[in-house]
Amino acid sequence: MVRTPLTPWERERGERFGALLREARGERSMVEVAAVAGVSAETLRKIETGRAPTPSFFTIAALAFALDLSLDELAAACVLPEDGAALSA
Amino acid sequence: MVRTPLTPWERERGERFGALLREARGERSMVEVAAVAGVSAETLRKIETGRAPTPSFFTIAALAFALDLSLDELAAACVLPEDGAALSA
DNA sequence: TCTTATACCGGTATTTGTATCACGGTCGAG
DNA sequence: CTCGACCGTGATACAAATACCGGTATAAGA
Repeated sequence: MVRTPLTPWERERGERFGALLREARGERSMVEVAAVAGVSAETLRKIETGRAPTPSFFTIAALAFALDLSLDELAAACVLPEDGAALSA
Repeated sequence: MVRTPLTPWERERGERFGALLREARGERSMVEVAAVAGVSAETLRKIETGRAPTPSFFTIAALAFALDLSLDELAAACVLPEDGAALSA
């Protein structure tokens, strides 16, 4: 294997990540936010549902901008669970 | 075409992005930083050289963590140039 | 009822990210 | 000079991200 087929943990992280985005979207429609972010609605849906667990940085940056989210907080919210325990001292 | 082959602008943005990372890396070696971030050195190199203009969010998050960078600042530094003028009010 | 809008889902096509392999360059030691 | 170690690089292989298409379900309104 050459690419590390995405561990289950990464997929779970993707789901949590998507949930955060969905929460932040609130009332607004997918099409609305996707258009503002400059991505397709399908892509946004896949990210929100966790079917695209590791989206590109700039895609997320655009979405975060469209949703008025902090990338740092977003990342922290997904890394906190158990990764921090392993990495940090 | 279904995937939008990355516009020249996106590639330039990738180069700027990579340059920022390389600058932030400073004295440290690629292998060092890559190991801390949990990615392969080759991947880091591609990102720094701009050959991977749109890396995954979590890869960047890990690198930013390894380099003590702010994701928000990182994103802002790459979006500022001319994109901000078009998007922001 | 019918239409419209939104969200979800499956499949498909293309491009890209990431990792491994193998090579060349540099530096210090022997 | 040869060896080993480290760094950076190019080529290659595979998995995934993004986008488009069609179809389905639900809810609101005419």
